[in-house]
Amino acid sequence: MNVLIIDDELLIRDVVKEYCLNEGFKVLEAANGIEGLEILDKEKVDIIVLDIMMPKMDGYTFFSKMKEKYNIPTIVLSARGEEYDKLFGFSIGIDDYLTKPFSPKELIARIKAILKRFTKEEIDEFTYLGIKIDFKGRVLYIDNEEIQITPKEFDLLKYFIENPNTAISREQILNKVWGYDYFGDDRTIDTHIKILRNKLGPYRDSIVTVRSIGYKFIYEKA
Amino acid sequence: MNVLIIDDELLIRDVVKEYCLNEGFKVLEAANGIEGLEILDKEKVDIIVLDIMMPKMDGYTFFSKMKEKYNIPTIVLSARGEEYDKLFGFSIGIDDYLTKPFSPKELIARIKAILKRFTKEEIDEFTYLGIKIDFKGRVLYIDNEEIQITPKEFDLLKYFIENPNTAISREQILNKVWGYDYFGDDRTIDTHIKILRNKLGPYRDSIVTVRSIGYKFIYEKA
DNA sequence: TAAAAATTTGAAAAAATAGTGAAAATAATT
DNA sequence: AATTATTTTCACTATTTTTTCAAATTTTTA
Repeated sequence: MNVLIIDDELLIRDVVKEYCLNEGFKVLEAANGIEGLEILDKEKVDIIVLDIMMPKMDGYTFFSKMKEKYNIPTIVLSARGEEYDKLFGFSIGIDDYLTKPFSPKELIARIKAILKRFTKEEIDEFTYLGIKIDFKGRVLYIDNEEIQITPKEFDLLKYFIENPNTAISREQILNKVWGYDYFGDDRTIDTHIKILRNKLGPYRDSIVTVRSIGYKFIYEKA
Repeated sequence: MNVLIIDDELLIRDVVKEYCLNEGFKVLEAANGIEGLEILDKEKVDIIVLDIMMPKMDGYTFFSKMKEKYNIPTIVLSARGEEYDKLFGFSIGIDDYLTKPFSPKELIARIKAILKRFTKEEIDEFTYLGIKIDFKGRVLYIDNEEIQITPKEFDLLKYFIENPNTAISREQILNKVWGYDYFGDDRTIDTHIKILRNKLGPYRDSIVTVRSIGYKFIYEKA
């Protein structure tokens, strides 16, 4: 796996490099966007770690140009307070971002996660009892009949299916399905669960409540 | 959770301590690496916050020695401009770093993140005699039969299992399972123990009463 | 062995929590 | 701009869980 790290600070490059090498990744370095593009033309790159604030060519510009020619998963490093709006507007398409100073181990963990996502084909169908889910088409079938399901409900169900037999707290659910920046009421989940259960029909008991914690999706392996 | 903070500046230690205590972490302090190692020999430490520039024994030396004997997650505090090469040559193994001056809130957030990562690798199943516990799903099985268990009972049982063969006082139990802000009656525990014992069925004697102290979970290693 | 101290236990009161329906607020479509 | 769909809030109830308390039992002490 080849990791391209683009940052004008030697210090940052070194620390990322050190950790990447330790994981058995090959490392390529660039001090700015221009150098970065040059490397892309010459070398095979599997993942990019990209700083935003750089001389010569900044991260935004680099990213757009990279997207035109390649489609390489990218993790952005941004300093705290660094033009959040712009970052966010542009963030469509980035795969992850970390604020500086960041934890090296966290970066590695995220690199791994992204590589896994890109190399492993995600299953696009799930079947259990009479529950069938088409992830790609975002359709739910109960006993082979299509059931209308809203986006939130679908995401929620998906999250449960991805974490079977695990008691998941309301907070976790909120964080993962609604996003870390959501500050609404816990009990909203309950209402969604209610609806979801109704839509699951005969299989409503697959979602079990775990008192004082949250809920759990029961999946009994054959 | 025990946090060991190693820094020669009293001021820094105090600030970190203040915030840690506020989070319910226990704090241990050392003014240099030598003191730090001494504490490690005596106390259980879950995470280390380590300054680099210190008299007597600096952070690098401390870190290497610590790694030889223990493997405790470590966050490094470094002043900007502080021998970067050395810092990052050595950085393999540190879990995070912050440059001074740092935000205490950020430090706390990072401590939490790391602790989470480390405790995440905890086992999610416990088996002993006919007692089986699925921590992830929060389920108790006795002789392979699922037994209904309430949240408090589960937390209590979990606490016992995490501290086997240890006489635990009612006060300790109250603090850890009920939380430090609980001001109810001691005797409440007795009632929960009663119920727990009943649910443990044939293995009710695994919870032994330690007169005038509290209770103890017996776990005889094979 | 009797008195004192501590624990066990059962039953009932108190508190916490989740299920639910309906309405309000938001967002998406027409 | 109006309509429709989705999401969120909220209050009320039913249920479960937790706590309290006093009598019964056990253990320790004098």
